[in-house]
Amino acid sequence: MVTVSTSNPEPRTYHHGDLRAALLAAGLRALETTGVSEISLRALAREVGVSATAVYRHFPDKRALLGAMALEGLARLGQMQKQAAIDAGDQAFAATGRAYVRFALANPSLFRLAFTHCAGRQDALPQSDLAASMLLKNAARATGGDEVAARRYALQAWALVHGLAMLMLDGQIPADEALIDQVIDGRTLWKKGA
Amino acid sequence: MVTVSTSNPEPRTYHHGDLRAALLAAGLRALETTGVSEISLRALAREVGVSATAVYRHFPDKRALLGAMALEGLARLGQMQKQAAIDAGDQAFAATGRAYVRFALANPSLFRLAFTHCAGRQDALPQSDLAASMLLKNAARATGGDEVAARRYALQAWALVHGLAMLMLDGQIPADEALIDQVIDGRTLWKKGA
DNA sequence: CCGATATGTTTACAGCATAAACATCTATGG
DNA sequence: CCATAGATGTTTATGCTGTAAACATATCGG
Repeated sequence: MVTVSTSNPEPRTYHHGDLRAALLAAGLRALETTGVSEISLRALAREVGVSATAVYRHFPDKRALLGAMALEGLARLGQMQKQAAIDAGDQAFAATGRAYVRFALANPSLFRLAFTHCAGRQDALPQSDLAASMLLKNAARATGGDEVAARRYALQAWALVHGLAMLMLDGQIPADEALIDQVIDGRTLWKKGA
Repeated sequence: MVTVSTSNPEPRTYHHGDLRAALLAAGLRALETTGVSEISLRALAREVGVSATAVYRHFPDKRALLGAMALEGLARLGQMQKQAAIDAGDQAFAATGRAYVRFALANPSLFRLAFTHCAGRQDALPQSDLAASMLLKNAARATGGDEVAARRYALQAWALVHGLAMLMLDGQIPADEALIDQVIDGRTLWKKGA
């Protein structure tokens, strides 16, 4: 019941088995039902069945644990986009955008955490799995190889889907599939000067 | 030195003068140098020179105070956009977008708070001052009156600047004026299918 | 002028992050 | 095979937090 089931190779040595992974899993599970601000180290420790301060043997402080969770969130987002691109084939660019927003709507707290706690970090996450690279790669394909144009194109696309996701998460606009299409498929933006 | 100097008409009746306004001002001032998560009711009360629980005579709980601060943030953002539109003249649409991002960069915590704590509320903020309406109005002008097109255009523009602002605030991309222009002025997006 | 009401205070409590000292398990080298 | 060092977990303690309850006082309406 308290099984960990994470990717770490060591099965169950030491005292707990793999407390670090268990805490991470508990944290990610908690994020499915609450906001990041109600995440409590003590509660996670309680859930995993360990004393409150055991956490500090694996993470220097709360920020560190949240950071690890954020990294996992980023990885999952990248995975979603990659899969969406594969499934979509020729419409890959739009598909990754849609996947981006869908992931945000499906994992609101994790999505927010991922971007709040992953500023300027490059630790242990393959560059190619990042949302930005994902978009850039597809943008390059769409723009036919022009480096500068591709970069701008990717940036605009990223800002667009990120903004859409955020506005929906914050309840500023309805989190509605039709609206996503309207924004991602619409061709009107910047057709002429404004 | 502890003067309040807010818009409320009553100058200094009652015990404190206008504790509510003072707390709000202290909160907004605190947001200039720290994140919303380090805002503490007790600290604000201390700064204003009042007991910790006095806050509860004016706000039912912490959320309520943060909500009031958020509303003020939204109002200031709207004001910035309005001014930018006036100053820019014909380039009004792009100018409001730029003002949006600049406001976010200048007031990161307030900007974030405004959007996090203002879900589905319409209390006491003139609709016309909201960012969304601002954009919609200018979009309508730019698209020549087509209601549906204008709405989509506005939504895309909003998502774009909001996403750009967020990505910069979160350190995902450099908060750099040239990048803002690149995203707002660039005409490449959706010129052809993708 | 008096009583009601708005405002502010004192006291209290539970929960939080985290530090320090202590205990125990495991792995490794003699 | 065993001692010992390091990794892991626990106990205890501190000072912060939000907020509830009871109390005090200042202001205003009658």
